[in-house]
Amino acid sequence: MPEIKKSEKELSTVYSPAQVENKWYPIWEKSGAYKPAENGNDSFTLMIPPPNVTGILHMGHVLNISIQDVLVRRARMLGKSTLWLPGMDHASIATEAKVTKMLKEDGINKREIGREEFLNHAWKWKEKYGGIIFQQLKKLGASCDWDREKFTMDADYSKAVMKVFVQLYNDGLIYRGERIINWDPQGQTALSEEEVIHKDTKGHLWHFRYPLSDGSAHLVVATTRPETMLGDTGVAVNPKDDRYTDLVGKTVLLPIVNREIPIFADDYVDMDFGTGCVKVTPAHDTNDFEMGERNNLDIINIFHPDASLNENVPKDYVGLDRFEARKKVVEAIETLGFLEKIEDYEHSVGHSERTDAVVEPYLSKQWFVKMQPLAEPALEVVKDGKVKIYPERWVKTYNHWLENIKDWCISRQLWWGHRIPVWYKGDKIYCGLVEPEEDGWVQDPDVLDTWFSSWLWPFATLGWPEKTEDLKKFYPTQDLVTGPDIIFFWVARMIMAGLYFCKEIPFSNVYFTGIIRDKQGRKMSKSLGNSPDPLDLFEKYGADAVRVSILMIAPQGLDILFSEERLEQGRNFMNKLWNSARFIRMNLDEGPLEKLSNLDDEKLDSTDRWILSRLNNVIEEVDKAYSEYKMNEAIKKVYDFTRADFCDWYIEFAKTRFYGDDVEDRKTAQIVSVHIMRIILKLLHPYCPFITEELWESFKKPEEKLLISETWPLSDSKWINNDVEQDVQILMDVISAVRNIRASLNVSPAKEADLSIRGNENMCDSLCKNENYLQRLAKLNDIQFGENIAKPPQSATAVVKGLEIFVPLAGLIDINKEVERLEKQIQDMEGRLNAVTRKLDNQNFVERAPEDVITHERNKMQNYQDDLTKLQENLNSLQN
RNA sequence: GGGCGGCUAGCUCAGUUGGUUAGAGCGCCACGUUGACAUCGUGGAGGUCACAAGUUCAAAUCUUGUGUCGCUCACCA
Repeated sequence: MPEIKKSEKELSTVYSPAQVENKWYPIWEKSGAYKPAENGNDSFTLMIPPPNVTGILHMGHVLNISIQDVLVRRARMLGKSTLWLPGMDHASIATEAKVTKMLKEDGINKREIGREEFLNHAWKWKEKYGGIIFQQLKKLGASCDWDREKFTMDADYSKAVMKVFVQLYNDGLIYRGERIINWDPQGQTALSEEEVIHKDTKGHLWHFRYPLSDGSAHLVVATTRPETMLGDTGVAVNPKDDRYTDLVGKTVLLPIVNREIPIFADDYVDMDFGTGCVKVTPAHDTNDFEMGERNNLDIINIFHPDASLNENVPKDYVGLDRFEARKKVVEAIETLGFLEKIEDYEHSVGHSERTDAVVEPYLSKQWFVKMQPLAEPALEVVKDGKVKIYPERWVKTYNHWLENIKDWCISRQLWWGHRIPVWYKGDKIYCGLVEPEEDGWVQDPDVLDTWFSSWLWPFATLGWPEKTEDLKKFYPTQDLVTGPDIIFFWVARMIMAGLYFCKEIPFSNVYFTGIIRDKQGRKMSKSLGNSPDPLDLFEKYGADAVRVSILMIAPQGLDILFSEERLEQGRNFMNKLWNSARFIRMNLDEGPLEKLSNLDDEKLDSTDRWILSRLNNVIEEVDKAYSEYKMNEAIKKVYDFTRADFCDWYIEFAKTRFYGDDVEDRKTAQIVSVHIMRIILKLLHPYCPFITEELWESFKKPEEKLLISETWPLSDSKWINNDVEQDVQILMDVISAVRNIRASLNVSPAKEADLSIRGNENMCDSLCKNENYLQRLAKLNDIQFGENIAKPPQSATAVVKGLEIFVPLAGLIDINKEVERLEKQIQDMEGRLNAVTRKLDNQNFVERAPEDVITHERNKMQNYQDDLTKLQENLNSLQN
């Protein structure tokens, strides 16, 4: 136990986190605590969801990382060989956009300087600005093993990516195909389905007349994107549509372009929508492309990669941006007299996840991963519970995606990333880890989707495909903590990759956090400016307080409405913790303190037994909460225990002993206080590592070192004692009742009063033993106990669990007020009694409810009845 | 259109397998500087658990339906 020197006894009255929080991080790091223990029993591995190299810390990270740090720190304390591996991904599109923009500002054009030169700039940028977020994570206290930090473009990691591509290619799971893909005209690259965000958008439905080539009539088509008509190569109708059977096989003369295009029949067309005629643009719509293939239509691409019009449209339109072209087409159609009508129309429009540009369906040659064979095993492992998902409802989403999976477009027309390991020579294709030796081979210019590297994260970070020690020891990992927004992008794909390349699940538990929103429920975003800078918050409240607050308000997997005031709860709690520790320390005698386990059991009084019983219950509850990934519940339990049980009651009880003359008893109170404090610090350490480590200094034994490396407390059932808990509960209830009387009768808390307690012998005995606590906490003078105590004249009364308590307040008591008080209590009691009586009067209840429930209700009724009688007697005596 | 989720105190949310007249934090009211803490303490007020029907001896909790807000998936031009 700690050895106290008088000079060291004082801690400041208000906790100021700044100093403490800067102090401990390097000490922990130097101590080697972040490294997995060589001889830990089990291993516990957690891979950080790699933030973007361009990323800076936001509130979402704070939640995410805090949860991970809690799990990691606890695992470490449980004695596991714990690895939390940090790293980041290269974020192809975002980084390339950023670097391109930076170069542009310096008057440098990316195309002009060429690939190699551009990459030089990009790497320089990465070295300079990349990974700022890691410095920020350290401020938050994240206890990652920084020596193992990974970047998806590290040499060894890149090797893994290449190896995976080649293997999948050789296994026939990667192919090149010409398809309609999602094109981001701003980033000028293809995207996967998942990178397209559909937004409901108010637009129009334009109805155009297309005249038949023979001039006999016209038909009407509708479109939300008029500019695409320049690429129309057909008009489709449903084969069963009687209205148009005559027209099938004829042609229309496409306005503006004056191209003759066929009218054909295809089942895809919905007869009931619009006019039942569909203009078909095979190069710019997925469905149109499919119809085009079925019906042998021409395919005319009308866009440049930047979505301006190319040479395949009439001269006046070449070079126009698609939205300008839209206007111009509508005008022209109107001028030609072919505009039937314009309707307001709300439909969903795809936007690029990264650049927010409206995505263009675009025909091009890209590389794809065949997903079906990978999806099936991934479905299995979740179905049979090998991989558990918390909260469970996400399983449905996961399954739905995998059951309807589409092939994954993985090529990106960018430079920053892993270049596709494929070379072409004429018609020949070569895919391999090394460049072909003969001359004339040209490498594919494209790079791979960033997710094509991060889906390997759980094992490529450990050195795969080499059979490293780390890989053996730490794969498969245990937990994954991330947001549900990347369930498809990342989580599902990691499961596929883990199973395919390592033949093992990558992790056993997936914990999805909620999304942090602002007070009004809006997502936090830079453009709204509603996202506070976490570093400011750390400075203002302390990182510990931010962690604690956010974890307390974060229900499992539900969104969190964040506002700064909510951090006060955490800050106040940290201050409370600080002061309770300070107080205990202040009251320790000089010299070493005995261990609780060495203490003679006899010396413990009922409040000691009570707090020890509560403590061990709490440890158990906390462990249970962890096992269900209810981190908010775990902290809540410790919070309540610390504040209510320990500070409000135990310490208050202990004061009588700290200041009393009984040296032995004082020692006992000190020993128990310190014991409880030490365990509180341990239980809290994962949530608020800095302050607990700082306070640990004061409470650790000489042979102990850092709290971060301490052991997790075990609940010991020998301390759990329901009788003691009940006894002390009555004591507390009596104290509360007296306080209530004083408060409602406006009796100054400073004024001492007497107390008489009438009740059965057992209860009186137990209270009598705790007389000193009653006296002190309820501010009482003389106390009388007994079965036959008479009610003193002019006393206020209350009934507590069958006990009658009388506070004689001659001269102080306002009869009217006391009558009011009692009447209220009587009313309350009558309400209870009524409810119970109704239940017991119900024949069906008595016949059908389980025995113990009925007994329970009968006891309740009896107690209520007794209490009510007493209250009424007291009221009567007052009124006479 | 499909799927999922929220709806409980003025606000933000807890509430295990149905079984005390439903809890916390913040806010509010009253009192208080009682030898840790005013980032505090004590006491108090405040709820038809969105609505409706059903199952049950018993429903905030289970079922169905409705409303509402949000998320997500979806090729109807």
